[in-house]
Amino acid sequence: MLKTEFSASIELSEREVACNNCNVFQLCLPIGIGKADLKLLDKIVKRHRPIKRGGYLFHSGDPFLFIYAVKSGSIKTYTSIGGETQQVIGFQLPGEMLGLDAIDTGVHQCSAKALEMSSVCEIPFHRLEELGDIVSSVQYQLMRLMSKQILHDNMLQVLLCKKTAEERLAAFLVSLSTRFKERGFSAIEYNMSMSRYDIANYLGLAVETISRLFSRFQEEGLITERKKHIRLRDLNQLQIMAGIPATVPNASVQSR
Amino acid sequence: MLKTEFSASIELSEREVACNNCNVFQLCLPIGIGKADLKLLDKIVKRHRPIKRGGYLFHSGDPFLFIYAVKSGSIKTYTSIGGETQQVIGFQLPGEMLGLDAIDTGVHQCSAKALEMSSVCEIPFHRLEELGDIVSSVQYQLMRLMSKQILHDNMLQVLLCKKTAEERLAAFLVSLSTRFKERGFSAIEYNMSMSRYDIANYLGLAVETISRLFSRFQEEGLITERKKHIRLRDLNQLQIMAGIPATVPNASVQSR
DNA sequence: CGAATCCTTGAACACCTTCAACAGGGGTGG
DNA sequence: CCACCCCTGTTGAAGGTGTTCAAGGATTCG
Repeated sequence: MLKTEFSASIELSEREVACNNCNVFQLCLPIGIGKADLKLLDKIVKRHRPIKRGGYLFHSGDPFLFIYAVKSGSIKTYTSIGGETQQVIGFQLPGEMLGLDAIDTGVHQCSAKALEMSSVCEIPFHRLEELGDIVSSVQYQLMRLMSKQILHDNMLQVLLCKKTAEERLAAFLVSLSTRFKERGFSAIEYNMSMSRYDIANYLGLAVETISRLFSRFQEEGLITERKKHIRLRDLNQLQIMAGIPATVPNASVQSR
Repeated sequence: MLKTEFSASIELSEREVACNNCNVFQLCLPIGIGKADLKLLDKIVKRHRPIKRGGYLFHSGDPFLFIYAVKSGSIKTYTSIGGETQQVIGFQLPGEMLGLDAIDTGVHQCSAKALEMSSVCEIPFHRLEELGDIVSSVQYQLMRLMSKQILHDNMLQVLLCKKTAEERLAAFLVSLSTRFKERGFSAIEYNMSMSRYDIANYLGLAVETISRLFSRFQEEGLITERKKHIRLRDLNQLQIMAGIPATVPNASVQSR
């Protein structure tokens, strides 16, 4: 059994691929970690077998053992509140992490469910300490990811406090667009694996409202949709509706 | 004109106190750090001089250099969106940290303003690396704090998505109660340093709605209020209104 | 092929917002 | 020290955005 240093065997053993050959490498945990150290990290990262649509990664209440990174597909996380109703906390695309909210309590506070066939890496949180010298840089990277998460949550707070239904949906579509683009996919055309119910729930609206908005966006020529495939015909207009300052020269925003 | 800088009637000792003598020690960064290591941490932590009501800790756009911990008083953080309007992101009480959302970008994304005379510790983020052996445990502690923050944000998301105005205000009052209790203060009686405007903004409601609710809560005997001092006359009822499962037997939080 | 779930559209309603007017209070300047 | 004024807070009435209720159509999956 040879540890592949090539990117050749992508197709056959997708779930065996090492971090440095992973196609979301530059978005995931190992950024900024040296090659030698990466091999150590590789050793403790476990490649989960693909999860079917509807399958669970973990449930609310489960003990917190792993941090998860999405390799392909998409996941939704949600909490159950008061028995029946649930609240969708977020949607995770390839290169995004799950479970960070459980570090403090040691117990998962959300459930994570696959929206489509997905593959996921499992990183045993407490074995990160075994990494010795690199523990510090991995932890630093983790902190950056968590910081990004907090920032995202703050923007969501603005969205839920200040924006109308129309603005929320526009912002949601643009957010997906941006994230897909970062992952090397098209920014104006993608598959939406989440249902109207999930979107409505996530955005704090009723399903009917979301449905009406999709219809209206389509009438207005902003989008075209067939089945789960969506095309943003006027991304610029959607960005404006979402309240995103047009083509921001993001100049000084950078960390080092 | 010299009168304006007249602020130094605070006991000097208060802002010189070391971490292990701080009265929010058990809520702050140094938990779980050994005594010897604590001295190292103490060395790099700078005790900020007290900030007057309305004073700023940092502004949105400032470079990220420090993490801040509130020692006394209270701070609000907010982002400015589209020029005029702002969004209150949160209120920080003693023992709570600020600036964690800037780790990723290296630039503060919020402004932090004192709601009353407050004192604050300044922790130079990049000098945490100097801590050598303990860097790992400090970083772990930081991750726990950030994890807690993320969890809090998720609960806020539920609040903003699912709760009515009444439930939101009840939850807000109960949240303050809980946090004051954790800090050794009364759970049913405290000073609210934030204005109705800030509360409304934070909860995604109009000021008028908040004002009406306060009046109604008072009519119904749930609270009594005089100036900024509030007394929760029926904490239990408020908790129920907030949707908090009464007297939580937190033992076995099972999944389903 | 049938059942369950998801999605759509219409109409009535509710909660909260907006607009408006006024009361109180704390800080500043005369 | 008092008057003034801005800011905060209160209360009422009208109005709007999104919800709820209802019913029917579309899609998926065993």
